[in-house]
Amino acid sequence: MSGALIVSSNFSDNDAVEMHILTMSEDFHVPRNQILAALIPEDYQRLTPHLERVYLNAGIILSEPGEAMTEVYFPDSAMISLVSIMEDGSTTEIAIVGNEGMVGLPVLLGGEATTSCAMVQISGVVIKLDANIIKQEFHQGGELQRLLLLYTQALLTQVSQNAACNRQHTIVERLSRWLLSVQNCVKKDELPLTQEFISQMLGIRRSGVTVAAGTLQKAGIIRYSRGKITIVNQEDLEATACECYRVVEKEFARLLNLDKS
Amino acid sequence: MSGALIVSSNFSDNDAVEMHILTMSEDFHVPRNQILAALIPEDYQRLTPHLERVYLNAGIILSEPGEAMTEVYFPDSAMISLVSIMEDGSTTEIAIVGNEGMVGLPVLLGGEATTSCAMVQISGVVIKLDANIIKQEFHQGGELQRLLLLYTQALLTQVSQNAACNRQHTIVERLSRWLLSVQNCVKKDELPLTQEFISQMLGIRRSGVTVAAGTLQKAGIIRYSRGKITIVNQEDLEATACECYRVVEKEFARLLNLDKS
DNA sequence: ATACTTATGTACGATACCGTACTGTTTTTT
DNA sequence: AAAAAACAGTACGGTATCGTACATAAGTAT
Repeated sequence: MSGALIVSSNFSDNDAVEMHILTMSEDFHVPRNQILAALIPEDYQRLTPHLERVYLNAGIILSEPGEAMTEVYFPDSAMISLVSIMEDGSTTEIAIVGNEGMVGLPVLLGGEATTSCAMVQISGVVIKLDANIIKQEFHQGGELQRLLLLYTQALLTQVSQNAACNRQHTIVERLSRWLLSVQNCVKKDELPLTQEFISQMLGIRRSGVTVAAGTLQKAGIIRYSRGKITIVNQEDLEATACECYRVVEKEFARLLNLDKS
Repeated sequence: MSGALIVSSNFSDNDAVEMHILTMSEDFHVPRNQILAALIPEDYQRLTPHLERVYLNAGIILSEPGEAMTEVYFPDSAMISLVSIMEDGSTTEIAIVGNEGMVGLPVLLGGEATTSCAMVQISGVVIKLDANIIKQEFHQGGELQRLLLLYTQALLTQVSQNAACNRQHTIVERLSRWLLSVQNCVKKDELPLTQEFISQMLGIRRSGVTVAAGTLQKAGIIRYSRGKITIVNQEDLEATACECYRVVEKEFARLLNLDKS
């Protein structure tokens, strides 16, 4: 597990899809992922030998609908989207997973697979762990279990709010909310996102994003060009976003004791 | 726990809101609720002394947003809706809980409360259990835990599909899907539902339901009048419904080994 | 029988968003 | 340098759904 290695991925529609296994750094024992970070040293040490730090490019698919997961992923700096894909190919994001969470709950809940798809939205590092290892640790009922059950509820809250939000709010409201969520996830004001990608997450037309983003730009709230969106005025963006942002934010803070949507 | 008792509820917008605690019947040890029914006798017997069979009228609120749950509910013949309520009062159903499930997962996941609201949609019997009792049983990690974790995943699937469905499908498609789900839940073709109630679940105007239901009635798929909807042709209704019905149905069957949406 | 309440039917202008198509840029590839 | 691909801007008719208002009919109470 030392030295850099390149592994090919199962993603097709994107060129930059390599998966680099990074050299372990000395401070690996302090991951940015908040679930791992919250473990007591003893629990964490038990997992350490099985953790693998991996850099993932945007577009990589971590899990396909109906396929059993053999690994789980704790995002460190990457952002993962859980996406529903309909028979006609239309897509809708059902949740965002950042460093507050984990991709692969079905492994612990017992279903092994989901009907949705997990894909990397923003390139970055994740910490990979074998499904069997975490399953074993989870079923010992310690701190990891407690944290992951809390995260399960947080995820359920996020998905629930999305269900209602998709029914009730306008594109500008939802785009604003989504940008804030992404910003929270990657902790940067400059987000590498094309309008095409965003349209797939919001489940709308690409030109719908152009118009909504144009509105926000004219209002001086964001700035963007060719796959790069910059949040200029976060306060105004929060005012433009629907209440869903705050609701999820608040519930995440309550459940996980941190800030994120 | 013998004899009939009447308890007032915290619901306001409905007259018929009494909560009757039923006399225990001899066959109480064979509940229709599928989680309880799936327990091995030993586990089930341990819970028996704490189970309370209760008849609930439509409209009763079982849990309010932000309030810690002190009991969980296993629907037997009642149908419960989990509902999101926005600041402006608009409502959207997030999930349906029937006799395949349980209301009160946050008790086990650790958050105690949710941002959503649980209300009885169709009157019927539920089996009530004290939060502390089930928490204790759950954390022993036996069969009940396994079943409830699987149910958690099933619920997550349902909510996810709703999120995408709300974004992608028309009212007629969603109404059809919803009616099929309710039918599955109560195992009857005649459903006690007003258009007003339905509109709140689908998050649309009441008159929107009138039009959509009218379309289905003209097509000979359903029949209805004044708070009573009858499914006349289930096959055609499935054809009118969006794919979401089948997707959720199938995943519930896979996870819980039964049929329901 | 009469009044009242509840459930449903219908209409109509307004609006948010769609599907599609075409244009102009910038970046990447050859 | 030229060609291709990716990204974004704009337009326009079409449609699903909305908000609102009013009308009718079926039960319920007086």
